[in-house]
Amino acid sequence: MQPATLVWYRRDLRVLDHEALTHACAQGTPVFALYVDETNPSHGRAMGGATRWWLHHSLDALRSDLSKLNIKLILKRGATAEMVGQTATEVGATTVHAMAVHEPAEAEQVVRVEERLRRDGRTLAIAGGNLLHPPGTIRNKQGGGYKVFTPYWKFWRTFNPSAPLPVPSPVAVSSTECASDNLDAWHLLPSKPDWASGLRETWRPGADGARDLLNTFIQGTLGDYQDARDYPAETGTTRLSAHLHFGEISPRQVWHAVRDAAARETDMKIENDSWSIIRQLCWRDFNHDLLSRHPDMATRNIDTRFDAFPWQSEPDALRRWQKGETGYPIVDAGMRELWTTGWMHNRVRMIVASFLVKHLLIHWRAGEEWFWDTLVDADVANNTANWQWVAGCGADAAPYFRIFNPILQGEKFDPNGDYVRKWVPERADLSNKLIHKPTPADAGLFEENYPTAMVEHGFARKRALDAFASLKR
DNA sequence: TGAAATGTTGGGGCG
DNA sequence: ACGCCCCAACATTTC
Repeated sequence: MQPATLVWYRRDLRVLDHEALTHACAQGTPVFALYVDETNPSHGRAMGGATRWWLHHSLDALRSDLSKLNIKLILKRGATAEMVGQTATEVGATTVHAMAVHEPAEAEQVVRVEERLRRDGRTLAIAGGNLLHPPGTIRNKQGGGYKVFTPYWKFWRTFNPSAPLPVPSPVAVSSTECASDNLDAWHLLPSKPDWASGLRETWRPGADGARDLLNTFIQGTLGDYQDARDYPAETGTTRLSAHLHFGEISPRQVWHAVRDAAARETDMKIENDSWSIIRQLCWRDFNHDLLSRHPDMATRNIDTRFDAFPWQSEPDALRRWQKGETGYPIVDAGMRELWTTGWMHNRVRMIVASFLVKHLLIHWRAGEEWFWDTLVDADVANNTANWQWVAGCGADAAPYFRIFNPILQGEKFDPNGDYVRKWVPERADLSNKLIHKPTPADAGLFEENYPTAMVEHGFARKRALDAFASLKR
């Protein structure tokens, strides 16, 4: 058999700036690419519905990009280690190249894959990854991990990432055939019912979609980032989160594109805006660093004092939150944006999360699980770190008494009510003065087809503070 | 990457 | 002219 090289794809669905692919292409042999879908993984967590939808289209895009390099993308469903081992044998690869994925479950998986390959005398070569500074590389003076974001960020930003890798050249065509599953047969897309129309209208998964978003951001939005990022009615953010999660674009590509754009301007405002957006890349690294030091943080409070918190189990209240029927317009707008598009603006994520945890006293895990299923950018490290941050039990958490007032937040960050009008159309005719106010029980001037507030803010605030006080005793 | 309660200040109305 | 009160407006503290 003609020798070949295999690239095992996971969360790095791109061909540009891809260490493993570059190394594989440098071998001078034909290259195969492999993606393994393990529906019920023995390690880690099954993907949610929105990320499965994204994955389908991302794999489709990757297949197209790889074919231009004469590389076939092989799809296999089954136990990961076995599938990687089998495929390496089928294509005749002595070395399998892969990118690092910095999650505890993936690390366990890699050990299994290595063992399986070693059995056949093959090796696994891990390079690169999906972060700028992986867990363990940003350490304080005592050599330990940072617990607080700001000092982590100050140290993090002193390092400049190396330049993105050059564009790979096409490889030799292979004479070997290797069987692949049919992507459609994986049924990653929803059918009965097809709830993905809003996702199709909003996103273009794949590296091309990512590149277009990045270019649009740099050409238009970057110079306004610090002012616009908090206003959910505007496209003030990059909207790259899902593309980054799946590795369709590398954080290194983003870092350099943003810094290059700032370097072309003399304006200090652009300089500050560029660091402000790069800071968001730092959050990804920080969250993954946290996950590496708290491998069970997806399910356990980092601050164990919160293990005694009197969470309420209220399935009906949870359902109203999920459906966007809480009666608080900014909360409902966010939850509906999430359900329709698979994404929610960051400012609104904080508001809806605070509402679930503090106004309804429902465990952050219930919210995290809903996000996991509905977000196209659902990511273990980012999702759980941010939920714990809001709930107050995280490493560098918001103090529990910091309770968002959903009315004030709406008035402050959606002053013209545009965001609410878009996602809660039954309120569209209300004035700017009234649009963020929940419907009081006795008011006749409000629309009747919009639910009244599930809980009065002042009452809920006191109740949350009392619950928090009970922890300290 | 808050909000509410409480404290302080200073201008203007008024006797 | 002066003191008193009211109450924004802003600052500080507390949750």
